[in-house]
Amino acid sequence: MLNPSADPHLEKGIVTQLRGYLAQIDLADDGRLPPERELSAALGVSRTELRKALDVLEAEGQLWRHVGKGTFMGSRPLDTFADIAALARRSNPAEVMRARIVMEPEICRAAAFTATPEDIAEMRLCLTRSRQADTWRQYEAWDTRLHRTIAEASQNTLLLGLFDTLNAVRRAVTWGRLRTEPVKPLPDHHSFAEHEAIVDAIEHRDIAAAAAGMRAHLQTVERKLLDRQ
Amino acid sequence: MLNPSADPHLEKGIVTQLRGYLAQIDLADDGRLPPERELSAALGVSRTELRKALDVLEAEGQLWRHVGKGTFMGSRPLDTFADIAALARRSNPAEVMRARIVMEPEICRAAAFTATPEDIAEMRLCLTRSRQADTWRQYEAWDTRLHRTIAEASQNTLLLGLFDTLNAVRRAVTWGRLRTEPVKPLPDHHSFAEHEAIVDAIEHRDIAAAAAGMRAHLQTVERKLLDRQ
DNA sequence: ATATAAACCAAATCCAAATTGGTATCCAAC
DNA sequence: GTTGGATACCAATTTGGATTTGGTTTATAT
Repeated sequence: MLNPSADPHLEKGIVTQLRGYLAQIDLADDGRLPPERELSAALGVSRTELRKALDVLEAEGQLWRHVGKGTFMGSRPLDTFADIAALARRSNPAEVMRARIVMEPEICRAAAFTATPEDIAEMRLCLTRSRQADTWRQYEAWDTRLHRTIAEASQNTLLLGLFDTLNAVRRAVTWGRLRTEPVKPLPDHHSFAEHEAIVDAIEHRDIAAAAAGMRAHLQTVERKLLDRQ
Repeated sequence: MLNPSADPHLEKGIVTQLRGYLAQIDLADDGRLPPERELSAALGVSRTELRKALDVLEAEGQLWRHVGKGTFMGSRPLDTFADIAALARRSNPAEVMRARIVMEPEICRAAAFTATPEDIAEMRLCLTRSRQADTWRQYEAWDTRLHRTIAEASQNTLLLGLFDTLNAVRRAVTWGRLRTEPVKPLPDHHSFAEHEAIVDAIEHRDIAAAAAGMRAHLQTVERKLLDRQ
């Protein structure tokens, strides 16, 4: 066959054949379609030609492929690698505090519903350890763990993931901002009483007090943060 | 030996012996120390007694343990899963709805503070287009854009980023589900009135109504979602 | 020349076996 | 009767090899 125009025609035929096949089969929930080796056999075309047709559909954004995983319908799920770094670059401490005040009280409210005795025991451990901390670094470690334990107690992996993202951005934003006071937290540090009020509210299933306590606590933190600037 | 006071003394001895051993060995980079069975043999004590000593050190927060992983020095690392694919895999539609109900009303409250006339104009555009949608796919596109416009109006890049993350997980989790309805949204679809109430509240700077409206809207969505199961 | 088939590669997945902290049971010692 | 030690077992996790899968190369045939 000397005329090369016949070949594109043939390839387009494979593409439309593949389109019809994909429209007809009801694929799995994850949108995965059969591996190329099976698909080429089912369609009666060679794997090479099938891959050309898949290239077209992939260029159209109708499917995406990944080695070892397979070929999937729909658009490729967002890759979230630069997320935290990008967010931290465009954000600032004030925004982080505002976001915390928006999110954490509601997470705390949900946690007051679902916290288990084990969760509350871990919260109490964090309270004790944060009081005993010898350095600000130790205190902040236990403070962070307390807040995350509360998020865990919500028993919602998605909320916990969002909390982790927020926390990662917070760490990235406040990176290098060393605390100016070398001393350890004083016994009358405002967070101690506020933290205990929150945990008490969670333990007594007082959801309103849990949310209000967390909001008041974070607003105090925000005020101290802005005063220092 | 009749005097039982010797036993507590002996246990404390094991704790100090363990402390010395841990201070002497240079453990791996990850801070992992030998499994209990080896450690008990190395220290010449039974596994039961060793575990008692480890309990003490764990209560002090100097080490942490996890089944199948091992025992590690230092404080428990926060296994953060901020990856969208990982989140979607471990989450489910019910969790996504709960997370939306926790987050979006508060984002909406913040937006009622800061929304500009341009933001509100875009919201109104979304309302109009969603009413005119010919297919569910089109409707969902405008619905999604309305919710994101509200998040944008909060003027907090971090909150917007968290909203985008939540939305990406929602798309990944609900992918392939709810394909059963080929018809387009009916004119009396509940979302139309609810959406308008939210935008009205934002426009009038009625912060409480904005948050309440969004919460009511999402609770309706959640109820419809669960009814269908 | 072009398409096909086959082989190979690296990334990802799968699966059974081994490891590990946690727990229960039985037994000896005092 | 209580305490401590040895053993066995459990569930969560890790490990390592085999398999699967998309991507690439090579040889062959038409």
